[in-house]
Amino acid sequence: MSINFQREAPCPIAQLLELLGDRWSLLIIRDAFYGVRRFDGFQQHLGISKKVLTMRLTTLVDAEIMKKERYQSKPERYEYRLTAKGRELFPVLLTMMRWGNRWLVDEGEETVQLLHSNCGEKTEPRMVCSHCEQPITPARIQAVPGPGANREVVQAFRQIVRKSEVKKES
Amino acid sequence: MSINFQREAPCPIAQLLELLGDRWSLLIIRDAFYGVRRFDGFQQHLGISKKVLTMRLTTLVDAEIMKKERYQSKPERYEYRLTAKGRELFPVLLTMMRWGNRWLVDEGEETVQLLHSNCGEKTEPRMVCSHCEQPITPARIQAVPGPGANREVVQAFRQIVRKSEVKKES
DNA sequence: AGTGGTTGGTTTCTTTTAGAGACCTGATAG
DNA sequence: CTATCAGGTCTCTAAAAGAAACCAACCACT
Repeated sequence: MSINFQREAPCPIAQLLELLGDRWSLLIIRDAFYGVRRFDGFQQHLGISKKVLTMRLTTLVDAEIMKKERYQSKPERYEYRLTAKGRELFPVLLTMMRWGNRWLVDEGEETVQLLHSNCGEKTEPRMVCSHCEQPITPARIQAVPGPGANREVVQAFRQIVRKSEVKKES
Repeated sequence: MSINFQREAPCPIAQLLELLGDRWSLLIIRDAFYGVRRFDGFQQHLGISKKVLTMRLTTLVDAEIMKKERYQSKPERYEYRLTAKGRELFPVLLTMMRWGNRWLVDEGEETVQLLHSNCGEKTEPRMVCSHCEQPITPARIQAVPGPGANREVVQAFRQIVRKSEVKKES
C-alpha cells in the first residue's frame, strides 16, 4: 500500500535498513572493523544474547557481508570476517561515528577518534563530489529518479517535490 | 557486564544506533530530506503505523533532530522539520544510499541518483580526510582512544587490537 | 442541523522480536 | 572423571511493532 517509497521498495536506503536496520547488525560490523572475529568476542563486547547474535551473523553471512571461515578443525571452529561488500560499509560507520561524536558526546569527551595514516593527523571525514571534488551539502545535492525508476517512483518524487514547494510558500 | 563497548557505552556509533537504530527513524529523516513535513505525509510514504510514527517523531523531537512547528492555528496543526542536528545526518544517509545502490540494486537499475548542483553532474560521494584531503579507506584509518576514554575503554581497545593481531598470525 | 472529509492523533488487540538463562556437543587439559 | 572452552540450541518471558477501530477539532456542503 501507499506510494512506492517504503521499506520493501526500491529506495537503496530502505533496502540497506531492511537488512541492517536493527540495533545490532551495524555494531557487529563495527566490531568486525575493530578486529573482532569470533562468536565469543562479539558476544562479550556487545553484551548481545547468543540467540540474537546467531541470527544476525547468519543474516550477515547470507547477505555476503561477512563470511564464515574455519580456523581449526579438531573441534570445528569458525570465525567471521568482513567481505568486500562488508568492508565497503566503512563510510557508513565513519559518518555515524562523526555525527555521534559531534552531537551525542560532549566536546573533549570523545572516547574514540580517527587517525589518518596518510598524513598522521586526527581526521574528521568529509564528503566530496566524485566529480568536481567540492564538498557535498544537502543544499547542493538533488536526488533524481535513476534509470531503474518506474512511473510510480517518478510520481512519488513529483509529489514529494510539489509538497515541499507548497510548504515553502506558506 | 562485558567490556564497555556496547550500546549504552560511550561509543558514538552505539549512541547513534541507540537513538536511531530501528527500522523507521532513518527513513523518517530521509523523507524529511525529501521535503516531507506532515504526519500524514510520513505515514503515507512510509506505510508505517500511526502509533509507531507518533512514537518515533516524539523521540526525534526530544532528541532535537526534528522540531515541531505550528503552520496553522484555527485547528492547531504542526509540521516536523529537521534541525541543524538532523540535517547533519545527511552524510550518513548519503553513504547508505551509495552502499545500497552499489550492493543491493542491480547496476543500471538504480531508482535514485544524486546530482551535484555545483558541477551539474551525477555524483557518488567520496570520503576524504579533513586534513590532507586524501581518500579515506579502512586500511588507512586507525581508531584510537579519544580524550574522554577511561581506563576501561583503553583496555578494550588494547584487547581488541591484540586479538586481531593474534588472528592474523594463525 | 446533519454528513462527510481532512489532519493528527490514541487505544486495543495480536503478532513479532528481543533477551535471560538453562542446556548441549566435541574436544582438550589436569 | 571432572572441568573448561568455543559455539551454539531451546524455552520462556518481556518488549516492540502492526492493524484497525475510534476520537476530536475544524471546515465545507446540502
